[in-house]
Amino acid sequence: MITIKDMADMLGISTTTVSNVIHGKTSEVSQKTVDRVEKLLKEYDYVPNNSARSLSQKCSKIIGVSIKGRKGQYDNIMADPFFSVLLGAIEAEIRRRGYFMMIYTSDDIQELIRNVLTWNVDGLILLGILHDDFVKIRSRYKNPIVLIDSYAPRDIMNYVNVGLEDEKGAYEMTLHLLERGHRRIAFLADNMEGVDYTRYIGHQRALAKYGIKADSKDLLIIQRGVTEMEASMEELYYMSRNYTAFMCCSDYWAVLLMSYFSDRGIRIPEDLSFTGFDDVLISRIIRPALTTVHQDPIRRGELAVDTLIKMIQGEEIPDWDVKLPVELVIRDSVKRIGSYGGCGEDRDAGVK
Amino acid sequence: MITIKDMADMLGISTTTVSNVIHGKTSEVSQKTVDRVEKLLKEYDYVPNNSARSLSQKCSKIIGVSIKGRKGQYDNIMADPFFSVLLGAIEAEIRRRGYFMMIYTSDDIQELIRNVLTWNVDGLILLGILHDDFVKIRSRYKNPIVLIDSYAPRDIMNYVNVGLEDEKGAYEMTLHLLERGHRRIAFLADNMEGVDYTRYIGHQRALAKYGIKADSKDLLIIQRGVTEMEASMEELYYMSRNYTAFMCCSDYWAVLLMSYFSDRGIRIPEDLSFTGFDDVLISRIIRPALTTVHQDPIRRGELAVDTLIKMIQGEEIPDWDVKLPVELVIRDSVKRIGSYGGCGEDRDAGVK
DNA sequence: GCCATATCCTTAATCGTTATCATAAATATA
DNA sequence: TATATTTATGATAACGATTAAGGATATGGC
Repeated sequence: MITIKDMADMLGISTTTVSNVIHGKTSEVSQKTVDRVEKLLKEYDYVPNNSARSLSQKCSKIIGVSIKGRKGQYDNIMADPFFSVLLGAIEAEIRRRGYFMMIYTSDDIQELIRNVLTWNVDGLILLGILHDDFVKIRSRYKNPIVLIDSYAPRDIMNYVNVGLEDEKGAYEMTLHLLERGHRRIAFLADNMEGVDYTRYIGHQRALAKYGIKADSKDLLIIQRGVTEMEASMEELYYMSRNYTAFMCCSDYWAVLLMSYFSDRGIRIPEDLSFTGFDDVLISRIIRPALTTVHQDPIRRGELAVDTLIKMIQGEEIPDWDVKLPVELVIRDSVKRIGSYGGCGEDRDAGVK
Repeated sequence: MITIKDMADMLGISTTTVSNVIHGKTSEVSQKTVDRVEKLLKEYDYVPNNSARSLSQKCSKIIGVSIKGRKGQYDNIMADPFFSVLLGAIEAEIRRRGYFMMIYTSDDIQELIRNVLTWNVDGLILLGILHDDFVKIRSRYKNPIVLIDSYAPRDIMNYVNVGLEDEKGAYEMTLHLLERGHRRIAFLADNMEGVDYTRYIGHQRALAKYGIKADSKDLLIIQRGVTEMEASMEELYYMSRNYTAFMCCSDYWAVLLMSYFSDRGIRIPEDLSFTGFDDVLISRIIRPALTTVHQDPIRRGELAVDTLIKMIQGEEIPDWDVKLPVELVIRDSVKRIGSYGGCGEDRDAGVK
């Protein structure tokens, strides 16, 4: 590997001059020297040593991306197509902007912090991080942070939330279920710390519109991990007789549960209706096609990276809590029940 | 951020001593000093600066992972669940072993090479790389490389292929189709450079066993990219009338095509049978459940990382071309046709 | 009391880059 | 002509860690 010093020696000039040419500070260098240096750069296809650059400049050009990890064959976090597509979009945008991406899927927050500090990562994107963990990271790591699918208090500095109209999405979905006559609806969440909390608020608001008071026993939390997940599904199977609809906080869980349930003889949507959240590819492929809330993971990933880079470059971000639009996508997984009229008009029009 | 020098100054000792304690070379340091240093390390939660370490040691502890990129909403490479699960396994193993992962999904090989060189990446895992690109990388990058789902000539140095029994898998799958009476089988590949080539060989061998000569017009290549993909599917739809079975080189494509085709009124498997490769989660969830070739992406990812780290540490790798086992998984996407007996026994027994 | 040998620790160089400041030459200004 | 200003370039010191080589001090043997 050729270095700046090698080239400086070859041309009989100083490293400073070579460095200036590389960084386009050509106003300080004579045209003749610029040409000579550039010729050499091409000839040897010079590639800078980023460890040295990073050490000297105190910025690494690395963006760290963290996802809460899940372990096991089919419960690897990457198996959730929403996360994997989002991650792909983030990676592409980071690269396009001349940065590098390091990724962590660990549950061990101390390890994450050490990794981030050891590389002096310029900025962090945290997907679905728990509140306590976020606070821990913030206390040690001072560079900009962008949150996706989390919920954090406003008084923490130097972070931006690239979120979704979660409340609205859940509100409209619940309304849709109510309009189709469902009254016994289970709300299935991953945990109550992140977006699922906001979605539950929307859910409650829709119920309230129909004069129904949300009952905490209808709020079901799915357990993670391979064995826990199996047990969780079994339990949900037995509870399902109490409901006419399962409203899931992700397509991933909706699809898994639909498959598990129909293998056990439950007909969907005749016996039990299902809804999801995210609108991933599978949801339009499975039968019945899943009624869900659409979001655009590509746009979201790009916006997250764009915002983070702006923050790294010291720009002021006016909106610290972006809410990207969502859209109800009505397909075939929700049955019409009885002759409930509900609050009026059927809202299906114009959606596919 | 506290540095080794800071701590050395605080204790009135040299940086070397601090460094020795950190690296467990305690035989050279008195117990008293060790204790004093360790107390300080804890107190300030010292985290080493990896740029400095990397610069000085000439090894970065970074493993680069590259996947050929695909662009677009649903054709992002990460949307293929096989890749995303494999990637998750690779990341987890890299982290577990104390390394760091950098990921590239670019098609631009020159950019990949520059990224790898600029960080002085210790080793590289290349997923599904084309042959020419591999040669280009090899010519500039001298550290160990592990290949997954590629096919490379033996005379290239310092690389290992962590492959699959691709030939066998395709052979058995084709045999299965033949035994169920299929004679007009289309073979759908992504390209003919990687594993799909090997699979095609297995396909041919099975056909030959039945006295059938493979016809190159039955070898269909799927075009990538959002618009190309749509056109490609449309074309395949019209060609499908010539076949009784579509044998796909990935579950991803099989699932997409099945959905596309059944939306257009083709009944599966009554009108057209389908088979896949990989056995991803969706394949057992969709209906009809997909007959496919099972592989274990977690084990494969772990083995790839393990092998690469062994190479980085200078170990000799006895087997430069590992072939992990595959297994035929017979589900419901292949119809039995007519009364062909074929070569004899039905091979379905004992598989689920 | 002297030397050999561990034991423990330090000095100083190195990695490749960037940044600061100084210097020399060329040009402009008075 | 003397002085100020611009332009082009170089010397040197960081940045934070590792490491080879070597210097003190303590211990033990005779």
